[in-house]
Amino acid sequence: MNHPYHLIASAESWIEGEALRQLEQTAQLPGMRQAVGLPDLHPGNGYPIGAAFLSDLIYPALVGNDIGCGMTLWQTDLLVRKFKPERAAERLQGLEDPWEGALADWRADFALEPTAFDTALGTIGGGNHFAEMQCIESVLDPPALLTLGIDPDQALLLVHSGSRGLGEAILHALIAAKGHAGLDPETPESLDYLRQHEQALRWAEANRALIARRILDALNADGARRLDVWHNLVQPMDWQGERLWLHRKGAAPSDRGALVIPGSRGTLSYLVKPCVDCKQSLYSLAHGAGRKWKRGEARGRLSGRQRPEDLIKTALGGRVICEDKELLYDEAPENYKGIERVVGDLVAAGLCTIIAALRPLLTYKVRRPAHRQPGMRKQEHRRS
DNA sequence: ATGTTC
Repeated sequence: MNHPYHLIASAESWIEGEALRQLEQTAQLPGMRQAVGLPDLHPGNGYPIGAAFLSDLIYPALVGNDIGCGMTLWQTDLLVRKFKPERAAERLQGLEDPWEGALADWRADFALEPTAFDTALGTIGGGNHFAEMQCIESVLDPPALLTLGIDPDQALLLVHSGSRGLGEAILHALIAAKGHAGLDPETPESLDYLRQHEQALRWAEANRALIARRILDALNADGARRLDVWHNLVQPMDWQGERLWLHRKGAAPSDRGALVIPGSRGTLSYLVKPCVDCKQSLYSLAHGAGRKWKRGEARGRLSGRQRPEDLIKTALGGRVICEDKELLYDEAPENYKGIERVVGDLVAAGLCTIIAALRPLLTYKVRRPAHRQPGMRKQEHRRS
């Protein structure tokens, strides 16, 4: 049988063949009704990233290990004209260590049960996760910005992170028991997964909020959350009289208000307003620029031209904190497709409009590799 | 993506 799938991308958007194969393959899984690739579509670990899937069954492996991963945007009280990236960088220390505040209160605010992973609450993690201080570059929709409560004179804080070890443990246990098979939504194992998934969503949201809180505290600043969206999750959806399951795999929701579609740390990001009727994209938007190069490729491609010292400053003048060399290369702007094309494709498809463009001032990745203790330098001379 | 890689 052939299940329908389609791609939302203009002819100018380059989509890797492997990503299209994964989209087509995933669309053929039992119970799949529809599959949509967004313009940031790229290959993932068996399933494509930057896609949404509507199904009769629940596919935990499709949601992936980082259940609840997403983006939050905070308005700070720091005036952009007074913000000094170098001074702020000096103040951002120890963000990889367990938070020393009142964890029980924080859990209560987000209705979280204690988990074995709570020492990681308030930590950014690795991969493409980051926290970034930004300013508003240009405003295309002033009323929408005003409605969101964003003052263009004040710096913004964008955080991308997820459920860290918790989501990973939930998926790992599920796969050990059930493999990659789709689950009948009515079964006990489905209900158990959905209960844990719900916890992971809230944990991830709490994590982003705590990351923002820790950064604001370090900068002696205050702030207020303006939005928080998940881009990895599964949720029930009423679809033409049926109850189906919408999986978002690196796909932002179009039905939860305004959101940020981040570029790379060397480009602008876009604050967008989803259009009302996004049925064609399964109520989803791109979640970022999308990788152009696989993880691990960048060092070989870039190290001849760019030294680590070059990579801590970006083309737009932003400062980068990333003391893990591999990650510094792997997340360099060259790894990503052009964000203007991705957002342009969404606008052209009638899925969103642009509220404002955001410019990176300071991007925080990691202070030092968590797996390498001070004094251990065994990987220092490893090639490629 | 991941208290990461025996």
